Amino acid sequence: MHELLIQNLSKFVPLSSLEAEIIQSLFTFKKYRKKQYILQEGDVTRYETFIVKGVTRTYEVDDKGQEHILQFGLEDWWVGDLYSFLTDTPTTYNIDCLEDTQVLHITKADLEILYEKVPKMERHFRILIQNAFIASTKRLSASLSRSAPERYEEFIKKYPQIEQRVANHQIASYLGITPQTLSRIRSESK
Amino acid sequence: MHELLIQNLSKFVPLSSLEAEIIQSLFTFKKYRKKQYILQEGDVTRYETFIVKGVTRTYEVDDKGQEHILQFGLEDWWVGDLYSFLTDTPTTYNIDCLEDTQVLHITKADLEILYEKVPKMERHFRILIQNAFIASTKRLSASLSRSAPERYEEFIKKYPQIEQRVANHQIASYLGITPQTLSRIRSESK
DNA sequence: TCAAAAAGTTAATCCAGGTTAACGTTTTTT
DNA sequence: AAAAAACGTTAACCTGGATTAACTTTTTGA
Repeated sequence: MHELLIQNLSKFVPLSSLEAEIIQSLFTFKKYRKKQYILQEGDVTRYETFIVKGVTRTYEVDDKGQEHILQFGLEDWWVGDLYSFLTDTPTTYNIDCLEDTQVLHITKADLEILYEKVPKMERHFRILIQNAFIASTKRLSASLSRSAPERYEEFIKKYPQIEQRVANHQIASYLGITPQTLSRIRSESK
Repeated sequence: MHELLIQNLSKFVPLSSLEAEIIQSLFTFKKYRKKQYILQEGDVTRYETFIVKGVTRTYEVDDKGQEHILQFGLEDWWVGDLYSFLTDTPTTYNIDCLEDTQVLHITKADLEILYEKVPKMERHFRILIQNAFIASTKRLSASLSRSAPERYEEFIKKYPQIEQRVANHQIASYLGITPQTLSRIRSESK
C-alpha cells in the first residue's frame, strides 16, 4: 500500500531500497469514510497527508457561512494546511472526504527525521511546493482576469478526472460561483 | 551591497563566512531605472531576482488588454516567474520597476551550483517558496470570499509599506478592481 | 423500500462593481 | 516653464453573476 507513495517520492529524486524502508517506517496508514473529516477548522494540523485512494476537498467557511473550496485532493496528491502544520497554529480550513478515502500521514517530527535521514527529500518537497505555488499563482491570475465561463472551461480541461468524480455544486464552489450560475454556463455551452 | 542578500539567505539557516563568499560569487548586481523592464512577456526567465532597493510590479495582460498585478516587489523580496525559470519556457508575465531599483540576479545554473556547494540553501529556498505558497493560498481564499472593500482593508493592514510607495491604480489592479471602484471605497471608508 | 435530504435546473429580480465620460491635479518630459 | 501625460475623483448608467424561489431528479439512510 506504500507503493504509490514511494513512486510519488521518487518522482524528482531516485530512492534506494534502504531509503524506501526509512520512508515506509515514518508514515501511518489511515482510512476515512465518505463525509468524514480529516481536518477541521480550529484543529492544529499534525500531519501532512498523502492520498492513496479517494477524493477530498479543502474548504473554508466565510463570515456569511458560505463554503469556498480551495483544493480538491485525488490519488497521488498531497493535502493539508501547510501554514497550520508548520506554525502549530489552528487551521481555518476543513478537509473532508467526498468518497471513502485511504491516506498516509506523516507528522512534523517525522518529516524532520525524514529530511535528516534522507536529505534528498528536502529537494523533493521543495519541488513539490514549488509546483503547488506555481499552480496557485496561475489560479489567482485566472481569478483576476477570466470570466466565470472561461474559468469553468479551463477547469474542465485541466482536471477532467475531478469533473467526473465530484458534484457540480462543489465545482461551482471551487470556481467561486453559485451552482445556479454553473448550471447556466453548462446549458449555454452545450 | 550583498549584505542584505546574505542577511536574507541566513534567515532560516545559519551561514559561515566561507558560504557567504560562495554566495556572493554567484550573484550579479544590476541597476534598473524607473519604468524599465526586468522581464517581459515572451522572455524566458534566466534568473531569479533579489531586490536590494526599489519597487517592482509583476503583472499579466489579459485578452482584453487589461493589466493585472500579481505581485509587488520591495527590498529584501524575491521576484521572477518560477515556472518560466524552472521549465525554460517563455513567461506570460511582465516585471517592471515603479522606482529606480537595484537587484541581484542568479541564473539557474548558478542556483544549482549554490545548492550543491551549500546544501542548506535547498532548505532555505524550500521555506521561502513554502511561505510564498501560503501567501498565495491566502490571497486566493480572500479573492473567493471577501468583497472589494474587505480585500482593500486587508491589503492596507498587511502591506502598509506598499500602500505608501505605489500609486492607487496599481493597488486597484492588484486587488482586481478598477481605479474608480477603489476611489469610491476609499472615500466611503473615510 | 420509501421518505427525506441533497443535487440540479430554470426563471425573475437585484446589486456590487464595471464602464464611460468629464474634469481638476500632479508628475513627467522637453 | 510650458505642454503633455499620468493620476485621482465623481457621477450616470450598465451588466455579470448573486439571490430567491419553485420545481424535478437523484441519492441517502432508517
